[in-house]
Amino acid sequence: MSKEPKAKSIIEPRVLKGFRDFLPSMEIPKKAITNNLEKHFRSYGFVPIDTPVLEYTEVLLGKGGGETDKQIFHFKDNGDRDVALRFDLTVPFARFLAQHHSELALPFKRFHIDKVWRGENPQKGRYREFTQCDFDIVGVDNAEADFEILSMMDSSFSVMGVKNYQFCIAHRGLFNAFLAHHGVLEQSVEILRTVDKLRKIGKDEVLALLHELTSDQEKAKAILQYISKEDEQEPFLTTLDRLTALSGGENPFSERMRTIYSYLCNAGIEAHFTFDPSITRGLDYYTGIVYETFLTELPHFGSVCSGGRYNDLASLYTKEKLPGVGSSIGLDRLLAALEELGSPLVASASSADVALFNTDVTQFSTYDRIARAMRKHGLRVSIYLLNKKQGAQYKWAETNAIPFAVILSEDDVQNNTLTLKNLRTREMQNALSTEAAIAVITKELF
RNA sequence: GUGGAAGUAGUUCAAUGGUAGAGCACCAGAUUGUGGAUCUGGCUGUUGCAGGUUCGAGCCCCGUCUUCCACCCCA
Repeated sequence: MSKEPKAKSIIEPRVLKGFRDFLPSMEIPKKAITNNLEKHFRSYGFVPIDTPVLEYTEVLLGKGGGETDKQIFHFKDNGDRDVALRFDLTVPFARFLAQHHSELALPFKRFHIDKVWRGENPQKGRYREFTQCDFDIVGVDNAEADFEILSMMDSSFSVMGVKNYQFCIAHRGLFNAFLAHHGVLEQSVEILRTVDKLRKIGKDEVLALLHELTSDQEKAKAILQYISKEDEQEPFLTTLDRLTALSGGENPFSERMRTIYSYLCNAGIEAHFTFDPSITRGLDYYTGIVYETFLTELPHFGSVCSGGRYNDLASLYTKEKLPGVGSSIGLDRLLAALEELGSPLVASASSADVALFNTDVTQFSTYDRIARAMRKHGLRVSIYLLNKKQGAQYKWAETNAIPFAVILSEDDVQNNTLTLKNLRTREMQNALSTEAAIAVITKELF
């Protein structure tokens, strides 16, 4: 393309807008979190699945329409097929279910931790490539399944080490009952979108927009009354009673919420859950309970874990009735938030427990023998592979946040011992056996 | 996709349209000798990229890319 050959012939290293590299300092905590989550999901009897990154565009767009169309990365493959990158893990899961439900025992509980892609304009905590941690239960539509997902959300945040979060939950069915009661159900999609903005633009703006939508001041006021809580601290059941009354009395949806809340109370985890009727979720496949999760210190970051019940999703691909409920943790957004909060979760990224110094390369096999013995005891041991002076080796260990160094003096080589240094306190212990050193390190670290 | 702001060394920041600089970091050497000190030297830049105006552009103009913000939507 260039007119003249230039002296510089290297290609500029760069990544696409909204896409990112992960350095060890970020990838280590990310892996640690996903490992914890995976163990945690499995403790609930959830199993992992995987689906292709690329699908037929028609499969992914099946129901979405509108906004999803604009956000999805799609193109023609080399065989002229119309293909697209998955923009979430839920829609491919619905396709997966339709294809394999006969091979699965229902109720089926799965989790899926992987990357998804959306062609949105990036902002802080919002990327074009990001990781979702999904967990869903399909084949059952009851309060017990709804509760189990909520319960897992709560324990997931504690397993991840995240503090100060709030789950905001609402019920799409209850809201629709309310809209039907006021004869505005036809406009539910527009109303839902408007209602969702309450947190951002405030009551007055929302009221004006609702008035515009319904052309009826009374109806607009009624909707605003439904979605806003006079008292932020209003108890869950009080909110539920109020909304039930506004919807024309008890119905299956309010009963469902009542049961779910009783389970939350019995489990002793109700404090993290608040009834927020302004939560509606933009995606229109939700039919029951819906929820979003906010970090109390960074509410403007948006939800870091959202989901709900979808009873008809698989019906795009099969006549089989496959109700589901699930939730998705936005790992990259969460990590960005934790970084902004200066959380220790994203600060500790040590590459190893022990740095084995290389002070005399003729002793390399001795180093290797010690390293192998230590690794057998579960320690992470990294031998310094360059033959440099000790200052450089100390610096290398420090940069990699390695807490211990093993150094072999001439005496150590003679006597088959080693010197152990705690790099944080700078304490040294001489003439230790390998076993003794392992004991000291293990005691200090675990 | 639309609108706004920004982009200078690895990093934090300077430089009236007139020769691109400082601290920290990094590298080499000396000194020290089982590291945080000191000394000497060095490097890092086609000022995001590519054009235009000008005798001359980091600075002005156009385009483009990226980041941040708002809309939209969402994890």
